[in-house]
Amino acid sequence: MSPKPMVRPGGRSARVQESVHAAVRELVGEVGRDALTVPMVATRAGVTPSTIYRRWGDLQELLSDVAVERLRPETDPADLGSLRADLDAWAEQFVDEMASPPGRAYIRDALLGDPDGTNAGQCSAYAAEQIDVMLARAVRRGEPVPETELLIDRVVAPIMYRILFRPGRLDAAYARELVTNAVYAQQTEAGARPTQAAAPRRSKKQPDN
Amino acid sequence: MSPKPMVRPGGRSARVQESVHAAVRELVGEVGRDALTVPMVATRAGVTPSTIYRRWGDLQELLSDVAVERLRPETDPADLGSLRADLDAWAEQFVDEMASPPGRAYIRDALLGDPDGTNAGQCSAYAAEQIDVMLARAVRRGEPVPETELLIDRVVAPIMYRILFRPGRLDAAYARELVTNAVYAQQTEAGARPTQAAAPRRSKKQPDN
DNA sequence: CACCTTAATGCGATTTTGTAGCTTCTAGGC
DNA sequence: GCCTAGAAGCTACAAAATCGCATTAAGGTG
Repeated sequence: MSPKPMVRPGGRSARVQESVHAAVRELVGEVGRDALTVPMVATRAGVTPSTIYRRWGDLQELLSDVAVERLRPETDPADLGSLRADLDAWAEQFVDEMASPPGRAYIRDALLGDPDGTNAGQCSAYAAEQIDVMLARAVRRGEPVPETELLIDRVVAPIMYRILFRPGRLDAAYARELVTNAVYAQQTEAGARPTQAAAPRRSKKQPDN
Repeated sequence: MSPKPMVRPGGRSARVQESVHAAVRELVGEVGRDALTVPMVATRAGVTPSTIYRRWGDLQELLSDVAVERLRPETDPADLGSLRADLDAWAEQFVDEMASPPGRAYIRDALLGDPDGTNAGQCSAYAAEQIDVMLARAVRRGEPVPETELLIDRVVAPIMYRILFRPGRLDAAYARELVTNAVYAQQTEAGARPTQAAAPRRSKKQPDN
């Protein structure tokens, strides 16, 4: 089977895409996101507006693409010697980047022009990957580790919720608090989570009491 | 100082607003949200397009207004005799409504055309109000109660995060699990939350490797 | 209650944006 | 080196958004 013919990621298409993305980044900086128009981007990128309309549909989907690209983490989280330290530092940086005005704008854009949720899913996947890296390291060190899902629910979700629904009320101290509670929970709730249909699974450690 | 002359909420303005909102609701049902246009809404509402452009700016902001109106809870959460039961039932209904296709659409619309976050803040306030009603009842019963903030972080935020970033992965059982863990946390972490500046945070990220 | 003031709407002209049909170009396969 | 088909260019057209000015009617004032 030929793995490529479905789409053409190389050659001219790739150049156009890169050119358009670059034009968006430049113009957002120059005239601001609100003043942006498709014809404007097309001119700067050296393509015709039709091309952009055909490939992206509208300005929102284009901005969504660009936003997701900028939300991709550039490096793995730092290794500070313990899970707790890694998570603290990562969460703090996460808040710094995501809660900043440009960060909020990118998140909104990513969600905005995304009919099928692909881009939003990608954002979530980025965070999960970063967390997995830290958890894998902790496992290698022999530390007990919570599940990725728990950290997403307890750390990532509250941060994103505040960014999207409650401007303000968000700082590094809050991020550390979330990490503290999540790690603490992992130590005490280990067997308490299932809940579900009253399944009395006493397999792992019973939190007793 | 005259407290009203800033804006004119009564009379014709009010009629126009209601008429336009009604037109949006009708047309969304008839032709679908994607086919909606400002001129179309204007015609149905019996106003000129200019009026809509002037008052709402664009279709997104109008849809955002309508969406927030529909996301407003219509009744107080049911009183089932205990905080746990109230929260369970409420969270389940919350997931049902918010995770349904129309619910997701309203949430997206509400966030979408909302430059200053006013509408998003309103959505968050609705949830907080509902929770406060249940907590007040529990206090009256003499039950120990968690803080509103804890429930928002532990129950509302994870649900909304999944709706927005991870289509699928969301059902009533998950909602109950969140409530269980939140209530459980409230019983065990009572004094464990502060945390704050206790951590000996070494200077930020170590470049490592 | 008649009279102002002015926010808000209506209306039409103009500009800008979005779409459609067709032609031209070129990446990828033979 | 040729073919094929996906992607971009180009033009004309349709639809939308914007702007200036006239008109209406809230809400306050005497």
